[in-house]
Amino acid sequence: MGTSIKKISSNMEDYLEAIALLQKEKGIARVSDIGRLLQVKKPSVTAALSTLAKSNLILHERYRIVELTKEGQRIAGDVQERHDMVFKFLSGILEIDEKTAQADACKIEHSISPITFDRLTKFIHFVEIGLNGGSPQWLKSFKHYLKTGKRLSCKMRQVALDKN
Amino acid sequence: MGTSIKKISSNMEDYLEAIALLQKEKGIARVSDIGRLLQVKKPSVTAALSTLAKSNLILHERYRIVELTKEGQRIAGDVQERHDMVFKFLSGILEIDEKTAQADACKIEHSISPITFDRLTKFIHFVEIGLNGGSPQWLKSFKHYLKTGKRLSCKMRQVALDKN
DNA sequence: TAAATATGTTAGACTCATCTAACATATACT
DNA sequence: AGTATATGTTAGATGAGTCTAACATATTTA
Repeated sequence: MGTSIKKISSNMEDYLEAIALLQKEKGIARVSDIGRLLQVKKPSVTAALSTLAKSNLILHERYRIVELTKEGQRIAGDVQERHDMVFKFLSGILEIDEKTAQADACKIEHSISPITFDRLTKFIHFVEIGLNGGSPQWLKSFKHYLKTGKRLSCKMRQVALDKN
Repeated sequence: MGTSIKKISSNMEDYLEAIALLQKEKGIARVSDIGRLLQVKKPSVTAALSTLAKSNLILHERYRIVELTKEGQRIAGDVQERHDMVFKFLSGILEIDEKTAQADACKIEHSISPITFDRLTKFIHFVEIGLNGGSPQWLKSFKHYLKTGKRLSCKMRQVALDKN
């Protein structure tokens, strides 16, 4: 089998993610753009690419643009999915501001197991469906709790939630 | 001020956490025990301790046991709190098995911002209080959804949830 | 097309965290 | 007390990831 199953570091995941993003946004991924995106200098990118190429996750000829292999795409996609799910949870449920949520998601995306990803996905799905297609009552109640520090009693609910 | 505000690495956070745990569990923290706990060899521990001592997070004399400074205690406590909160969320809400939840929490504990910690805390508090002291209906409903893949209609609820 | 500019690479150094092998100190036991 | 065993440290190497300075190639443009 061509696919050696060795674990890849968080940093390398970041590079793959950046490459995928650039390909999607600009069509191609170049060393400088990767560096700009990840806030590292070009030689660091070159070094990383060399590592990724050895692991058959990218294709890269000297002085040329970078391409993801099938396996590279797969990993980049997985990381993206984890990122998006965590971000959705942080911003959509915990009501964390976008910047912070993105920053945290960028780190947490490297730390969650397949099981946790699966459950988080289901949780978000559960919330999104809600009771009748809208966001469920309890979530509204939680968001009110975040704003006021107070739970709503049953009767208060209808009233208070209209402002939201 | 004696307190220099430099950021500490995930690894150093782990060492502080381990030291705090050992102090709590066994009264004292020794190099070997720290190594055993973190799965690293003794010289790695010695090296780490030297770093932590330079940052005034621990007190350590050659060949003696390790003590946390005030600041060291504070950081260790923060990491612990983050760990516990994440673990609670993963195991108590997402129903992830203990081993996986612990493993994930051990990584995520280094990645969440104060804001996220705050919101997660409030979320768990919100859930724990529930509607009437018990766990809220929606959580039971979510857990049922995890088991069966199906949402409960309003009428199904009482029936199905008794088995749980 | 030839020079100017943008982009990419190499070489070499640094930090962090780890290891093994060899050595030093402390503790426990007879 | 003096030796055997636990425990801790030093020295030196390694690997990952980063940097700067200098160089090489490609691309743009006059």
